[in-house]
Amino acid sequence: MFDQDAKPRSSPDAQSAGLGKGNSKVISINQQTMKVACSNCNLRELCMPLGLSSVELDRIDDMVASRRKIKRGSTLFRNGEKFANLYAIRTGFFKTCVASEDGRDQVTGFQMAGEVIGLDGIVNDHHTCDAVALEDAEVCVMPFDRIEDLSREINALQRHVHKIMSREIVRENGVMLLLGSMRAEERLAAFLLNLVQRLHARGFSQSELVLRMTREEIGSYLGLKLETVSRTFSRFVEDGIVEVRQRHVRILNTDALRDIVNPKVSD
Amino acid sequence: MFDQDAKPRSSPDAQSAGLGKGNSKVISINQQTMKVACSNCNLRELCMPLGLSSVELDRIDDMVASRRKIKRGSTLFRNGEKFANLYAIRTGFFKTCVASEDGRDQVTGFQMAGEVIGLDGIVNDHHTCDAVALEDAEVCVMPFDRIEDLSREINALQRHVHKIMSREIVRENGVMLLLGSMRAEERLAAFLLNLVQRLHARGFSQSELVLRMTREEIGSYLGLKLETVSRTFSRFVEDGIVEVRQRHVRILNTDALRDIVNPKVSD
DNA sequence: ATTTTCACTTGATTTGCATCAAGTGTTGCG
DNA sequence: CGCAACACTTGATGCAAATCAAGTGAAAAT
Repeated sequence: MFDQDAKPRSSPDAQSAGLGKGNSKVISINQQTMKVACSNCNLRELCMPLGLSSVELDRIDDMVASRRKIKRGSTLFRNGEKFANLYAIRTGFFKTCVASEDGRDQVTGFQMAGEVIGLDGIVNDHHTCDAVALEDAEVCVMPFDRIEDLSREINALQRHVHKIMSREIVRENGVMLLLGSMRAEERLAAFLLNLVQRLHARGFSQSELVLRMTREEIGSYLGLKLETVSRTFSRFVEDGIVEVRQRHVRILNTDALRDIVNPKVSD
Repeated sequence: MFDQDAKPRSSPDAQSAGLGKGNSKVISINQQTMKVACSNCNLRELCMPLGLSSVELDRIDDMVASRRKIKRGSTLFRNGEKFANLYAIRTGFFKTCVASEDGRDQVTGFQMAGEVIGLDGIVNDHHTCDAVALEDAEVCVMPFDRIEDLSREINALQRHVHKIMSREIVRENGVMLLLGSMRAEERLAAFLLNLVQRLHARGFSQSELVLRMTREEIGSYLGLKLETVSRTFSRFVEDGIVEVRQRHVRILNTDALRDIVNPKVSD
């Protein structure tokens, strides 16, 4: 029963694409002919144009210099590379990871359509992490000086850029809480809830998702070894909280996951 | 031998104040009479004015609406409070911490003179963490809409605000690496090196520091229990890497700390 | 079709840190 | 001064997750 249901409801692989609902038009149009423009992008409710008036929306169309396709497994940018652009993800799924000198590395985040990556590069004019596509992807390339120019003129854009950066800071605060004080079950539950919530905001199911990353990558993000991730999944399955078939996950009991993340004290 | 040397080289408690060197003038002047202005602030090489020309410097003087003193143990802002200002720390030492619903909390950072706090509040117009003074402190209150107004006019300020936010993102990436993949010794070594490096940038010793936080707060930041922090300090002392007397720490072997953080593989 | 590779699962064992517990040193207060 | 509160240290014990190891299943390569 997984086979027909595990897929998101729009197109076969739509979870990785822009939006789950209302994007049939976009998919049917040849992407080459589509204008590189925020104003007719179906991600505008999630991405850079958020909160802009239609007049402003027209003005930021030339913020996107170009589009770029990234093959699964290759990098959008790498630690040490010169910083020049922010990237808005149109389709696909990325991970960002930092490495210590002795070769350990740590996944610092997973990013999906409508999210912006590259913010790490601003401070030193060089990127300090790698962004790797976990599946074939396409991004909008936004030269940062163009963003700065435009956000001086469009207050709503300026505010939005600030919010995007602040959101990333707050997200990382949450990950620090997770890494610093949660046990394996709590971490994985929080991870699943977060993923499914973000997918839901993009029109996908609240209860089903396809993991785009390996157990090892999940483990790296959560500060766990892949075996622990696997075992924790198995325990959730045993307890009837989720169904797992490879990377297809169906959440059977969202409240149970919530209770795991925020254990109720009964005294 | 600790008693006379453990103190920073300028004034008795200067580590908590603005800068270690060259601030005798500031301390001797009655603070009430001092103009609230970045242009004559001795922290301008570290704080908001960084990278501004003298003309620009004059223009941002009214970015600071006021100063505010915070007593040790009280909060500058709290989770849930309306966001309105960023704060530049003039003197003193802060921690920021987030709490989960069930009451666990996690120190997300320690901030010292010249650093800016409050960035977490931008995204939702409410703060999502607490900022607590670890000793009597004074901050410059900078209304965020004033920052936005000014940074539309002064490119260097706009750039600087972006850099401050990006720096925080990169810092948190580093903490995630620490929490996700390092052992207790590595975490504490990295913590000490980071603290002493930031203090050094403010004119203090490269090898001596006074901890402004408890073992428990260090532990929370590093994802360890206070007993583990204490034991790890003891091990460093045994190994002759540091001297510790309560909150006074002298680093005897910086390279050893570096080696602990980045263990050399010998194969 | 067969082999190789990779992702994942599961079991046995080890270990680093947490927890529980008892104590010392320091600071502040009536 | 003596007492209480707090921060810290140190020891004994327990446990969650890491490590080591073997095997399964799916996908890619030959």
